[in-house]
Amino acid sequence: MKISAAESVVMEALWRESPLTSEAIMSQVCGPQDWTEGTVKVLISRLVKKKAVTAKADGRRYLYSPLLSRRDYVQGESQGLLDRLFDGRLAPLVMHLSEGDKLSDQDIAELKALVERIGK
Amino acid sequence: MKISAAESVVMEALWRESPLTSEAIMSQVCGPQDWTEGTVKVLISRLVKKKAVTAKADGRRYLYSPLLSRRDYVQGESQGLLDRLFDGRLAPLVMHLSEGDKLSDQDIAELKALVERIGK
DNA sequence: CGAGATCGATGACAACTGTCAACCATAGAT
DNA sequence: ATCTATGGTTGACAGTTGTCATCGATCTCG
Repeated sequence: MKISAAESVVMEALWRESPLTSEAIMSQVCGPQDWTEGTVKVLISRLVKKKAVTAKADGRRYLYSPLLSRRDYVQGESQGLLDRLFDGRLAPLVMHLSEGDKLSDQDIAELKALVERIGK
Repeated sequence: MKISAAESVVMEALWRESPLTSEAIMSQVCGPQDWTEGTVKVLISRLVKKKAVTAKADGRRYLYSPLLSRRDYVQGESQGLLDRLFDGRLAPLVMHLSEGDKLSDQDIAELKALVERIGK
C-alpha cells in the first residue's frame, strides 16, 4: 500500500524511535507540522489499516511500531523516481542534481569516495 | 502547481516532441496506458488550466506545447526526493540505490566519469 | 460510586486524482 | 442548407488525502 506525504511524517517519527505512544508521536510531529491531535490520530489509524504500522496494546493505549522499514520505503521511492524519470539510470539523476548546483564540496567528496568503493 | 502521475505521462509525450495535436498525444499515450479518449482529453485540459501546457489555436484544433520544461520538472522532483528522504545529501541516495544492486557496470562507469568531471 | 481525563474510532468535508461519457460547436462533405 | 465527423468543454463519480471534531469506552481520583 502507498504511504502519503503526511503519513510519511508520522513514519519518520517512528523510524527515529519505536515503539511510541500516540502522545509521543504527536509531540514529535505537531510542532513542525502544526497539526491538531485529531489529524495525527487519523494518520496513525490509516497507517495501521495500511499495515505500515503495528499497534501493540499496552493497557489502555497502544504502542506503535513501524512494520515497513525505512530502508524499504526509501528504496521504493528512490527506485521509483529513478525508473519514472531517468529510465532507471543513475548517472543522469546525479547529473541533474549536480547541475542544480546545490551540491556542497562535502557532497562531492562523499560521492567520490562512495563511487570508488562501489567501483572496486 | 503540482503535476500528477497521469498528467506527467502526457507531459512526457510533449517533451518528446511538440507541438502536438490532441490526436497525436492520444496515439502516443493511449496504447501504453490503456486510456480512453475522454481520459486524455481531460488530462490535457487540466494541464492547460495548470499552465503546464499552452494551446495555440490552429484552425479548428489546438496545438499543444509544454510550458513547463522537463528539466525544471525533473529538477523539482529529484530535489524534492533528496530533501525529503536524504536531508538533501546526495551520497546516501546513491548508496541506497547501489545497495539495491540494480546498477549495471555501465551505470557505475558513467557515474565514475561524471564524478571525476564534477570534482575537478 | 461518580466526575473527569484519556485515547482510539468514527464521521465529516473539501480538494485532488483517475476515469469516462455526454454535450456542443464547427469545418467539410454532399 | 444540412449532415456528420472531429475535437474541446462539462459534468459525473469513486477513491485518496489532508484536516478536524465528536463519540464512546475506560481508567483514575476523590
